[in-house]
Amino acid sequence: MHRLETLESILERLRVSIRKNGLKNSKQREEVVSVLYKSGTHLSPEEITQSIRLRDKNTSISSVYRILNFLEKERFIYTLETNKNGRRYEIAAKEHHDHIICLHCGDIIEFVDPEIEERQIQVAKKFDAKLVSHDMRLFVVCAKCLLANKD
Amino acid sequence: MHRLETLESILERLRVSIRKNGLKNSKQREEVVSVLYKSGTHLSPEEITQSIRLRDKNTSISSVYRILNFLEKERFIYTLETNKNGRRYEIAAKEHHDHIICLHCGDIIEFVDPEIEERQIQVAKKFDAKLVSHDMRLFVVCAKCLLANKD
DNA sequence: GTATCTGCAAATGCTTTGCACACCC
DNA sequence: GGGTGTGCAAAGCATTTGCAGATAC
Repeated sequence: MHRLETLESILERLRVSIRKNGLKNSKQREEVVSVLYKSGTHLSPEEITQSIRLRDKNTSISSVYRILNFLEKERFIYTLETNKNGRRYEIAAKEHHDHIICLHCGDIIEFVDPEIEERQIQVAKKFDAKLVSHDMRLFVVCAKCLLANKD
Repeated sequence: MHRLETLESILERLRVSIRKNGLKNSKQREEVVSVLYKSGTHLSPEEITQSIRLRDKNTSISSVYRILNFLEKERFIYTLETNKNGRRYEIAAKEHHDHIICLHCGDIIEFVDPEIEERQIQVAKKFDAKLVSHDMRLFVVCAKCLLANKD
């Protein structure tokens, strides 16, 4: 999936954002961003923690949760609420997209439909509301599962 | 909000559905449906339990959870995952709609956009997937909150 | 009568928080 | 050096589950 920005550029913005909030940097914060950037997919807090632990044994899931909350607030990452089993996170430096989730195998496909994007803006306008963000998930049985379950 | 069906008709379908699954009816199951139907809005398991308790002191939230899972599986109700604080449920016997959620006051507005509905079908088709359902939430600052916070 | 449903309490699973030590500026 | 971050363990909260008694068919 196409990235809008290099990892180094994101980390630079992260450092600025941390300073601006009167906070201090840490290896773990950069690691979380780095893991999400490199994976390019939707990871759970557990998976992120495991991934960081490959290099740094002493990484706690509680810090990962704290960092994820900070990164989301600062819009470095997006939250995806899957159907069950909690949230997943992905790097924000991807082009905007929505998700198709297979109810059968759990696979996640990304897509964008410009027409839908435009209509969403119109809908918000109709209610005199300011559109901040949206979340659209299509629940499907994917092509692979349809083929595998022809009975 | 316009109902597609009377409460009595839904309860009749519920009884059929229970029989078809080899299960037994219960006062609580009908109560949950009834509360959701009459409220017409999106209630939390806690709120549903409280509402039933007004008439029947001995109603447990665990039964409400069990009943909600059954009702959702049988498509008598829909689940709405709010941003925080768990899920909310609404009766399915309303015309299909999506949700606008105000990030400021939490208000929920319902809407349908036929063009978006159509595009969703096309998107699923493009990926050779069978569209089962969808969930779209527009996160906004609503008109009321925009007015109240002009600063 | 017997299988299912309920209420209660305990368990679960994801997420948050309190605390003491570590680390950044 | 002082404040913020981290790891750990414990707490929180929504949801699920095990069990014994209640209820529907």
